[in-house]
Amino acid sequence: MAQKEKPMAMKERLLVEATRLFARHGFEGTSLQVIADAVGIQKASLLYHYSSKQALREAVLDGLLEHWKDTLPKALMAATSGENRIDSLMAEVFVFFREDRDRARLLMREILDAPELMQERVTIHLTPWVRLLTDGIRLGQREGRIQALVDPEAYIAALCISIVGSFAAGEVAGGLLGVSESPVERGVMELLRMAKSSLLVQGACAPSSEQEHPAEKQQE
Amino acid sequence: MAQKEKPMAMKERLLVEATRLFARHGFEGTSLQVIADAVGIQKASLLYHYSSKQALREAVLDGLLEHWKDTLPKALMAATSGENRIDSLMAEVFVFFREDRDRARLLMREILDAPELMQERVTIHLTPWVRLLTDGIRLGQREGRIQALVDPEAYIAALCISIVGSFAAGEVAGGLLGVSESPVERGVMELLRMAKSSLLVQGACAPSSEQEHPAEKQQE
DNA sequence: CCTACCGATCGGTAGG
DNA sequence: CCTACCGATCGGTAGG
Repeated sequence: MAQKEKPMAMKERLLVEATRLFARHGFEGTSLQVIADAVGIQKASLLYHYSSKQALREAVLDGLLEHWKDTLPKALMAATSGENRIDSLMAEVFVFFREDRDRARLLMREILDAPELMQERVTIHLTPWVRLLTDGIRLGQREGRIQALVDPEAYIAALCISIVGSFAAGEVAGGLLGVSESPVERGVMELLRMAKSSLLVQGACAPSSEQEHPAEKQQE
Repeated sequence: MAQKEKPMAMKERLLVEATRLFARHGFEGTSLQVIADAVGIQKASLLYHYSSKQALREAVLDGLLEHWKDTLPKALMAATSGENRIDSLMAEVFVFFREDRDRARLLMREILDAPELMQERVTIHLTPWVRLLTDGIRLGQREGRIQALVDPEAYIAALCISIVGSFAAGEVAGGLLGVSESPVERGVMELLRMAKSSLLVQGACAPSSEQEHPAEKQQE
């Protein structure tokens, strides 16, 4: 059966424009009128496609998160070792947000607007995959390839937040980078370097599995 | 001359409540009515103290950024070496945002709402101090104490954004940390570990100043 | 710091 | 997908 083309196109166009506008000006800062104007229909017509502003918001957010349902499993299962899996994760997250920085902006806004709700979503959908990564890190730690002081769950969490934050807000700090052509990407590249450098044991000069006495733990 | 106490108190109370509400619900998501209600006065009375909603917004943001005008110079000048200065910076930023996470939320929202304006502010006020830090990093690199691959400006920028992002959004990823008591702080602590570990040359086994051929540069 | 009030815009509905 | 319309709330003003 041939799908009706124009109606589908209109609903999709509304979703795209809403995503862009919510990301740039926030949910409360974007009226249904300006979304309707952006696609060239009346506000009341928008409400035929999405029955309320809240419904549109959820469709926008779903459209963002849905991407990971396939991508994340594929990327993580393709890689074998813990280090490779983290590389895969970083690569996927990097590509996804670089493709359209509005994704990072929107995600950050949603987290700020409804933290507990977003936490629930993240916990439910991501926990098993994060487990895969942290298991790999712990294995790497036992085998001496990964730094002993790494806190696996916190490492993954901090890394993801930092990447999203850098894409969402990087241009601001980019003012400090001088006249760099792409300050955001340069910031994220440095972030990825930091992530790798602070994960792997690099100065493995001696084959000893031991490294650095854990002297300066401050909270016992 | 004794300052009038009650009027000052009211203007201050409005500023505090506005900061909290703007941080939690955003500028567009917070009406003057709810701010007035929060301090127990009429909306029209609020507009006596701050002549417009925009004026209140600027007062809130100024209150946030003003803090650094004294703190940053003091913290950075007290420390001598580049590494110490970065430690000082991280410590100050950490304490400031941990003291009240709404500060991080507000800052992130302002960056999202008006990136170019915030970039201008940051560039003007922070550039000289960032210069101090990057000079220290470059010196450390020449002397072999700091990793050669570190991009000084990008490192500072990425670090600051990551800390703000972690305090603003950390609880969400904190759902992945299990039943940790303070997920945000744990995430930030890991971030600081990452920052240090990816800055300093740790496995300095040989006194040679050389380290790792810079092989995998991907964008020439 | 209050009462009273303003035009504009908000999200949403009725009916076709 | 449109016209016409709704009550509620928005930021802001007048005047005291």
